[in-house]
Amino acid sequence: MNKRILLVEDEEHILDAVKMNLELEGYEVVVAVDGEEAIDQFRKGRFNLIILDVMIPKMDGFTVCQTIRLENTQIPILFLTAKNAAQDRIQGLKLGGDDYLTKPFNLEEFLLRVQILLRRSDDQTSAPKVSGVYQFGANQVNFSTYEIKTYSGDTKTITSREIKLLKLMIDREGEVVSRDQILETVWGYDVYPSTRTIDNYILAFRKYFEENPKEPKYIHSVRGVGYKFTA
Amino acid sequence: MNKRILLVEDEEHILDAVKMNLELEGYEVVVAVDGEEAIDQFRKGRFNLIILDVMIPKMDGFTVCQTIRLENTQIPILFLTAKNAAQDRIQGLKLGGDDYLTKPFNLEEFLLRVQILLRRSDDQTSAPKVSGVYQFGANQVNFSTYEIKTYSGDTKTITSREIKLLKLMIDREGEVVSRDQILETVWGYDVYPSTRTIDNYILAFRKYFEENPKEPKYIHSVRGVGYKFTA
DNA sequence: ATCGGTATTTACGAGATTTTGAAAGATGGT
DNA sequence: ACCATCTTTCAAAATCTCGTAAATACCGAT
Repeated sequence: MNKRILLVEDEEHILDAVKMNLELEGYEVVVAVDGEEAIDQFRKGRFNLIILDVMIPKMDGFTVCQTIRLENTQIPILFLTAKNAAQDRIQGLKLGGDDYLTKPFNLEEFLLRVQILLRRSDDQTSAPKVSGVYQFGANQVNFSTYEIKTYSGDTKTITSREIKLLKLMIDREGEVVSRDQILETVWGYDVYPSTRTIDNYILAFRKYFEENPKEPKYIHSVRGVGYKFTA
Repeated sequence: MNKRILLVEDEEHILDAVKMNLELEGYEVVVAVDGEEAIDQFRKGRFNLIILDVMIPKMDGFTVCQTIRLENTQIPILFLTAKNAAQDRIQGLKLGGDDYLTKPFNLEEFLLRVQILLRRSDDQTSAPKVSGVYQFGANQVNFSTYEIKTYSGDTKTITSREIKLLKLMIDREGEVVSRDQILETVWGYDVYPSTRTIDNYILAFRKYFEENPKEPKYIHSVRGVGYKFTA
């Protein structure tokens, strides 16, 4: 089920750009160009996030926010504004906004903040079971139950250390993670097992997930540096 | 029940000021002055929010964040930093941060953002799914009378602590509930009974509900983490 | 103070996980 | 082709965690 976003913005070129980028991320976007339309749309559709420009015609963003909050205290609201005055930011947050960005904003940061705000509605709506499952190829990892399903169809519970390392690698998909980083992140600053230990885990992962462990498709070694996961 | 905040900051005067202000707002504040201490405290105490300076000794804030995220994806993390570089902000958000503030920050805005991040932990706690009578297999639990009916047909009244734990596990059906979570929810964050204590409750449950306690069908152990209930 | 029940801790063996060392296999540079 | 270095593999050893039952602590009611 797609995330639905209500985007309220009157400047056309910004509207288009933002809409397009959100849609590229796979969100469903409904737009409104002034405060009154925003309220209408809010009442009509059910949204997971509202992105609200402060300076819009007919009814300013703060008022829109306040109105919405009378009817719904849950839905996250992200403010956009041209000004960078602290007083403005505070005003927005006080009236029930959840986050704030100043135009012109960095696109990547914007999308990240959207994603973060949407995480919340994840937690509420979908069962926790679904939220922690990751798939690649014919393999599957369930981070909340610690179960994996291998390409051969077996189901197996793996240990917490395995889960942690796997998560780190998958989080950093496509990047090389150095052994030192792995040790620091998965084992901690005060524990220094030999690097053999890591190898053993990699070995195990390859047995679980690779049809041909000698020619890994997912878990690659990068000589002299560390390991890299690719889906 | 007070909100607990872990504050990680090495500059003493900022630390003092922030700590005081948070306490004035009624939060319980635990401080750490470097990355290693932060991880230690995170593991020890149970927190509703982590405020994390990026530039701290021994292990930078980003690494701390990543380490924490491997163990807990729920808890909100607010980054503080001196720099205002977008790249830094993005880095923080990518690694699992929830919000970002640049020093020097406006106190009021800071407190508001803290409040917003804490709203989330409110929502979670208040979601009791199971009430009344719950059945699984040939077993039955009556949460209002504290009576259980076992597979063998016996009826038994169990204690309030048992009911609480049972409810937690059943509410989280299919998920692994960590020992820490169990302690926090069933015992409270300021009580630290030994971890054997939990085992004994599990032991009792298995005797009640499992035909063959050695090979549990409902109450599974997940080594190194906790327990999982499946119907 | 004693009793009855509940809650927690202790102690330890069995079993699972993690670490290590050593040897074999790869790799890349010269 | 050779060397030095890094990676893979394996199985033994070290370590850690859990399950269990019995012992102890706690608490309210008599």
